[in-house]
Amino acid sequence: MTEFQQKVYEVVRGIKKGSVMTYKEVAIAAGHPNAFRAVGSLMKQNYDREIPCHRVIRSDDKVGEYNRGGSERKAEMLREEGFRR
DNA sequence: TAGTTGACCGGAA
DNA sequence: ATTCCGGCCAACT
Repeated sequence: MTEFQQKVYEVVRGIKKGSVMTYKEVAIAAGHPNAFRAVGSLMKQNYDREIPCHRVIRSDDKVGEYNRGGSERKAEMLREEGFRR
């Protein structure tokens, strides 16, 4: 468990309902401004419900992918929480 | 140990 | 505006 990893989890875990962060923002918050790719890698490896990985989206305002085999479900969850588009 | 891949980003065509 | 290309980090083979 690297500090980068635990930091990322901590940040994602702290995302409030109705709020969303981009992978880059999370990477920056974790202290690795250019490790936004690694963030996604960790998310896909992590299946813990304590970590709302569905609150993390791309900088292009695109929802991105999601585990459990359903990027659409992720978009649906976000929409239901109040995130538009 | 080295090479390839991916839930990405930003700039260029 | 959309599509292509290179670059970066961690994990996997």
